[in-house]
Amino acid sequence: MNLPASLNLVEPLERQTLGERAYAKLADLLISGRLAPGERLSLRAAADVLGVSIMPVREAVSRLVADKALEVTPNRAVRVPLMSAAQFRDLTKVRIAIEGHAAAQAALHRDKRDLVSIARAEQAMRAESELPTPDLPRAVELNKTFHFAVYEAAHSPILVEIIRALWLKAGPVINLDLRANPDRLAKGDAIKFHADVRKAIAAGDGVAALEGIAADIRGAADFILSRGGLAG
Amino acid sequence: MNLPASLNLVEPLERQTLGERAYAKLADLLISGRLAPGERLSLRAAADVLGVSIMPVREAVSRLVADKALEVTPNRAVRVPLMSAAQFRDLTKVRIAIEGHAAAQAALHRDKRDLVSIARAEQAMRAESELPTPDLPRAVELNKTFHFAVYEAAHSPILVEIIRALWLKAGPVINLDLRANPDRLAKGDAIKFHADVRKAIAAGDGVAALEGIAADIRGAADFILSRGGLAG
DNA sequence: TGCCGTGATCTGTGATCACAGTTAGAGTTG
DNA sequence: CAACTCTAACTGTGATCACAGATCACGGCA
Repeated sequence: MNLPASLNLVEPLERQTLGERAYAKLADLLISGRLAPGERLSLRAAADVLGVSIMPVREAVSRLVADKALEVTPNRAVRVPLMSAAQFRDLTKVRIAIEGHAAAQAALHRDKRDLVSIARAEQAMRAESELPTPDLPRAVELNKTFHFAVYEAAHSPILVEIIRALWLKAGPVINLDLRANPDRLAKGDAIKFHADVRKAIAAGDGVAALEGIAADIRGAADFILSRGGLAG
Repeated sequence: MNLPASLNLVEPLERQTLGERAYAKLADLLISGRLAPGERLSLRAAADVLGVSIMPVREAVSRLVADKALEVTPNRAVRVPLMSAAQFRDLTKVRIAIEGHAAAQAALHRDKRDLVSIARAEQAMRAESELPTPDLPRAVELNKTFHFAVYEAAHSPILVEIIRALWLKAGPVINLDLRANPDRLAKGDAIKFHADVRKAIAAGDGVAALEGIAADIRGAADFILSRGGLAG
């Protein structure tokens, strides 16, 4: 095998199946809260929108059902699960435990590049939220970017994957709400907690990083619960 | 709606799709370590064995791929992922953090019924392991029963689900090894740790429960790592 | 006017077919 | 006898069809 040296640099192009792309699309809709709890999803309709047959959609949906990010009711209908207040509290507790742990690990294991991407993500979100009329969908996206910059800094792929699955469940509840209520963003709590987290991680203070993330998650959750819009 | 009173007792019969049954079968094979890392799995062959078409198998496999309990290589082959020592260490760290947390929560929130099922599971596994020639597959199953009796006592469905996904990944490595090496079971470490965990949970001592689970997980992991059979 | 049966239309599930890409092994060549 | 080539069988992916069950709106009966 004699190849031109330049070919050594090419990385094998990742083949993405239609199923994976459909999964990515649907997962994004869920995390960003554009699919509301209780909303139904038709395989055929989704396939039409995506311009493919229902097969790739079936695969994507069956993955999301496995993650409990979607559910198929006994009546054969796929929908975003309705979450009771009790379930939401459970989810919030688990998120605080796991995402807090990840933040603490990040404070212990972060390297320079992590600090850069965390700082950049924090700055981007603060800039957006301080605009006179922030773009809410964009703010949701930037919030996600910041959090995952933190979690990536823990250097534990498995942990990140678990947290991604948690966000898939929490997204419809949390981000749907945020889209509808700019107030929470304007209040600026998240911005403050994010700054605390960034400083703690930079300082290598695991406990403070954990507490910052916990406060951020708990703040959003309390806000949702206080509005009382969840199922019985 | 006037119905005979006796009809009030009937519970809606759960419909289980073939896909779900296929998933359960394959997941069991993985958790119990009957599918070894690197082993390939053909959709059509599996479908033949299960006596169905490949469609239900496809759904089951795509779920397991989403969980990273299986992977499909760039060459279009489904197999149990090979785990490097580094990945296994990461998995072990995450398991200790999350399963330890669950055990601690169990110590704080357990009720009487939890204590009964934990005690029963512990007793069953000790009995099996103290036999002159323990049935290893059965011991693997009883070990799983004990651990999940503990985790269920945390009363957090989401946490249990996350741990189940972790076991799906760890099963092939840990339990394949245990099947091949009775030594570890004979050594009796697990039995001792299980007793510690049970006592800690009964006493409501979260820290001790966490440490017991951590010791159990770490003990098995160290054993595996010392044998050096993992991929580079 | 209120209720119930009924059928058209939709749902997800499962099977089957088609296809491009891979693998393995037999056959051939040096 | 080793290495190469080519082909036949097999891989997962995607599309299409078939089907049982659920939904909902329309129409007829009380």
